[in-house]
Amino acid sequence: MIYKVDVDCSTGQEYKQHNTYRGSRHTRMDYSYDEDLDELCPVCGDKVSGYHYGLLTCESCKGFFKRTVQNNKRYTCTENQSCKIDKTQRKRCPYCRFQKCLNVGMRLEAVRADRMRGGRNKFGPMYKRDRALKQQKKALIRANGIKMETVPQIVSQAQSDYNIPTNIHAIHPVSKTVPTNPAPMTPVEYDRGPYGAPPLGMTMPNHAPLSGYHYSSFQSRAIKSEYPDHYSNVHEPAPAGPYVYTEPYTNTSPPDIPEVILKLLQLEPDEPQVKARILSCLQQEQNKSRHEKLSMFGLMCKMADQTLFSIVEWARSCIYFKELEVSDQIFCCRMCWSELLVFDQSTGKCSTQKRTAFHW
DNA sequence: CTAGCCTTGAGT
DNA sequence: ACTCAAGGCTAG
Ligand SMILES: [Zn+2]
Ligand SMILES: [Zn+2]
Repeated sequence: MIYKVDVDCSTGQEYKQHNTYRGSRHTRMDYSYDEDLDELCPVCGDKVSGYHYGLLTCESCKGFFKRTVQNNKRYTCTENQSCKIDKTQRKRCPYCRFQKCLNVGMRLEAVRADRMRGGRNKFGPMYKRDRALKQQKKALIRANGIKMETVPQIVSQAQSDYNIPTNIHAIHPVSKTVPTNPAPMTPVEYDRGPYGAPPLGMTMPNHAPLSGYHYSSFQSRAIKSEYPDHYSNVHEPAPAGPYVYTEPYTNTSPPDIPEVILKLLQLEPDEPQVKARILSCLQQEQNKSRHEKLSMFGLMCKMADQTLFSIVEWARSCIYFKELEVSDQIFCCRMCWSELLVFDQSTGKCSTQKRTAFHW
């Protein structure tokens, strides 16, 4: 059997490890994604050991999440359900810890009901894209010479303002004018049919899904649930029709998704293609001017232009987000796994926010 | 219960 | 054959 010698940095002690183990940060060997391991667990801040149930987390939170879901554990918080969770305190309140797990985007569906071991699940491609997105982001930041504090801080940077003056990305000089679009749209779309809850979809405004373990039924059209959702119940007075599983990337998508995006979803074109398509669409939207009511897509275009994210990156993101939502003054969409990109129509500012509730 | 270490196994 | 995320095991 093959072992490799590893060294504990703090003690200097040498010890052997099976060559496939990488739960510890000391063992970066045999793990192709070195960058992953530089990140911190979004739940407790400990070192990440890989993707677990949807995102990069530490080994202990992985285990905690697994135990909780597998055994359908219910915890209660003796405080205000807002306990700080960090490496040293994570044991103190499992309720808040689990809550945080959900909040940052850990997926119940990734815990297998049948307990089958090994293999690969449907999340694989998602992890891959997440890595790509992170790389892009990093590259973009580097290219623009933007210093966003330290990278790991992004998540904890609640409300950091990305109210950028201008040309962060030379893609397009656009009207800084904020679309004074009234039309408060009701989030009706989310209650309809099979598309009620898009995978990696838009988050709802703060008043949406409540707290607690509520986990609105999430029969993703992209990823089959691997676990019956014990955590869902409440409402759901049965959607209009019976749920029909539709393949994620088909043309039967809901009408609200811009055509460009649909095409992107189908084709996964290469970078220049994406760029060209998005650019033309952006220009179209921008030529529409103030009179016409801006479409959701138009809004996103304007918004994208005011953020750090390039149009291309934004388009890629849309593929994740799938759907957008406008509610009252606030326009938000889910960025990466735990950030919200918020667009406030009244002030015209974009900012990132940490997600505050589990929204699906 | 926790969390570190270990085994699995579909996808590549 | 290899990868790596999922489940299992078990001291403490
Ligand atoms: Zn953690
Ligand atoms: Zn608590």
